[in-house]
Amino acid sequence: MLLITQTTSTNMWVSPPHHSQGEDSIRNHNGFVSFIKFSRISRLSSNAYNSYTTVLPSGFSKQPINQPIRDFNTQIRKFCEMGNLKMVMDLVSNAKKSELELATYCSILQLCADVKSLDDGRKVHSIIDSSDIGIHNALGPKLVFMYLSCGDLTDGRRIFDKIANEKVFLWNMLLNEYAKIGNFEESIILYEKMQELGVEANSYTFSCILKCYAAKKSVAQGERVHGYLLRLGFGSYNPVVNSLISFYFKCGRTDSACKLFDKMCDRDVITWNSMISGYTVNNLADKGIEVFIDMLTMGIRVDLATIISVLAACVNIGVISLGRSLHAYAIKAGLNKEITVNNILLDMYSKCGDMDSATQIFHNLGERSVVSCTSMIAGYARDGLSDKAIALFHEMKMEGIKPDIFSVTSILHACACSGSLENGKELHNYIRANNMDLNVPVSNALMDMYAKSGSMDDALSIFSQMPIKDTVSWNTMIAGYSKNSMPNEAIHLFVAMQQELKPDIITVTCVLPSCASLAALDRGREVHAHILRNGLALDNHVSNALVDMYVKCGALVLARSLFDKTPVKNLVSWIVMIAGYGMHGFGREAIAAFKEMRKTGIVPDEVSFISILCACSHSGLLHEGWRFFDIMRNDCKIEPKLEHYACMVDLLARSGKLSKAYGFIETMPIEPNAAVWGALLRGCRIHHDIKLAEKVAEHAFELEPDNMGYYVLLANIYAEAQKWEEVKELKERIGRHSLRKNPDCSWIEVKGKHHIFVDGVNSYPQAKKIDSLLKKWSTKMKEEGYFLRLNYALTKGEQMQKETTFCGHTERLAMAFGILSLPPRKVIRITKNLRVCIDCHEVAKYVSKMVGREIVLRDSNRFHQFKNGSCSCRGYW
DNA sequence: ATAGGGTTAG
Repeated sequence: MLLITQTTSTNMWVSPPHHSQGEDSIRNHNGFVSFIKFSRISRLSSNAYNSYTTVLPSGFSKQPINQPIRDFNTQIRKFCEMGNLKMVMDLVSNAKKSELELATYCSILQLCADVKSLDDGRKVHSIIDSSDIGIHNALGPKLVFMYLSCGDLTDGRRIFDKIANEKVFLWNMLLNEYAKIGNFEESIILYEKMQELGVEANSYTFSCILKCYAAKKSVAQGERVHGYLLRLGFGSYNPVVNSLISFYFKCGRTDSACKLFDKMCDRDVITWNSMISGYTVNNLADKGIEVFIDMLTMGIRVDLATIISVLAACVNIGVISLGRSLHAYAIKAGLNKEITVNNILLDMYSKCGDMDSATQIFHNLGERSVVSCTSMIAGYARDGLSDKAIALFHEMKMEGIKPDIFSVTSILHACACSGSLENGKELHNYIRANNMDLNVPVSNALMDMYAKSGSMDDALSIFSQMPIKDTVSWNTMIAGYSKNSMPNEAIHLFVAMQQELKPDIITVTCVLPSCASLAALDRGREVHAHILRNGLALDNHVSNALVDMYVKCGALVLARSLFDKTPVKNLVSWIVMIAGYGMHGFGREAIAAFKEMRKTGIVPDEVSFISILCACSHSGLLHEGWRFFDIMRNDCKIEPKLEHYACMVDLLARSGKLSKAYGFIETMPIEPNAAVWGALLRGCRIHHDIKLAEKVAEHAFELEPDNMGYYVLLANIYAEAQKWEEVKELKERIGRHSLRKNPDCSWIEVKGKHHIFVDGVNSYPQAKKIDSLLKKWSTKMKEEGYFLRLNYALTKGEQMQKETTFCGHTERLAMAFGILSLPPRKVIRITKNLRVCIDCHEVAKYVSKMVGREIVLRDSNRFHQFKNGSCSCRGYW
């Protein structure tokens, strides 16, 4: 009775724990307790009764005006109690709208919610809408409840916003639904709105809002909730304190979590379990296992979640032995029939690489759940067995197991790995049809699938339609653009992201290759600054990507000093540095680095040999190249690939050993590709061997008939030998193919902005100034006796110029633009999409001397550093 | 009627 009197006090509903129990007790006084406890149908009846009694004026129900209508409503409610929705719907659809009472609608909606029948719920809603009963009564909240229970958050919210709401229950439910789909922001906004409106939060609210703040890593806000709930007296109510513990763990505040745990006097099994899983997510799984041992020694009841948490700890440490003993423990404890235990055991084995044990558990399962199937699918996907994953997905659907967001993301991952766009698109339809596309991880997985299948347009359309994006969403798009050679888009998105979210380790490692590919040094420096500000530099992937970026932006010294600071150098770190030296023409340094790497005990792989052989070829180190080729084959037992052969052919051909190179190609155990022949063809150009060039070129043409580069090369070889008739014939031959060549373009970064010069586009910034500067150079160069092949070609015929060299000379425009725009003494850094043209190379040499500036040009093959009239490539390009 | 720990995903 004390409880009843308390109901008059407004404070009563916020002071736990007695309160939640109090609510039940009050209902118990209504005499429903035994029904509530024992049957779902009784629960339905109690709900119907509650609505019925609350809405009708007292006395009204006992004096029906119209007996048939009364009986009709009673009949429908009877079927509701029995859970016979089909019968209910039949009666409803045959009824006149005016015959249905409020309480009847409430019962039907409750039943729809209970059996999660959205279709019927919608039908009832439309009947309500077309009647004049209105929703500004008990029906409004009931409708919201129905929609939310049936998983239709959109419609639930729409009605929620229409009706006045001071009932905390509905707010909590809405908060939870948003949290479930990962829209924590909306939950937080709703929570703030609750406070504005004076809707007082209860323990349910706090549990949910703490989960949201944990997900957003909003430590300060969570701490504020902590203070608030203490003031309201929830400080020793287990559901709330347990929520606080997991909040602190999820935010990485292990200390705060432990402090709460230590102070608790009435820990329950959930508290203990929270400690074990909390330690695990903070990569302190060993401490979690200690907690488990404490539990055992203190004789605390262990439950299913405990075993599962400890197994998760095992997965985290990767100690399969401990997992196996827990497996044995679970069998002894009779828990091996529990599907959840089997699921995590299955997952543990699959994550620890023991797919056989995983499969064995899977096949011995009495009953498969969506989780078991998903674990297997994920395991198959991890092993690259996409077909098996997809087959299992269809199999589970056939078995009647409804895929959830986890299975859908897993299977999308499998599609992404195998690039099976068709399966992926089919899944996309399934996801739309099942309203899963509001879920953030699902959308992320979809974007990833499209990105990995090369369809960035589809990925973008999902991305731009996502109301909520998390870090993974942005990272997926940025990575997609980077990997699909759309560096501008990647960088653009990286910039946009910073308005919304903080880039993490993944973001920076994804965007750095884009900076590298554009040679966007200023942008790369900004990313570097972000890395330093946020302490991301210690990560190995990050530091390797940074070194690579600086290398490819031409800042080799900076790259080396960063490389030296990398605390743990792995194989990739070394490869980046060796390749870096190589493309800058520092063959000796590359070799030194290679030796250094071997001294540290790192075993080179085939990629490291590509980088060292390329380094040798860029520096013309023939003997050294051969030595590495032998080491690779004989010492490291690595079978050479096409890339290795191409390097060797390049080395031989450049040094004039053309016939040896030809013989080398003929004895290759694998079929040579166009690149291998192309290397020899370039050698033929250097050494003016037209006869061999013609023979070699035919191989290249045959293997890559659409590649313009090889025709251009041969045309230039003819032009340089003044064989104009052959040039003409070749031109005719080219004309028969419908070849499209990448337009020649060069770009330069000035104050963080890219200025691009494209062949054939005659409008560019400062055009007049650039043209007159180029003219000035040309005159002066002639005076000083520079010999330009371009001019030579021109004397034979005005029209020959472009057709023979096939160069738009855009690098020359960029060079002039740089000198006009950059402050004195600043290095002119130009990037070009094709190989540099011979004449522009000459111009650059000359300009570097004349204006006393250093010019760094990165072409599609390597770096050229022009200084005081000479180039670092020494002709090796 | 909604919540706190545990399995599956990006």
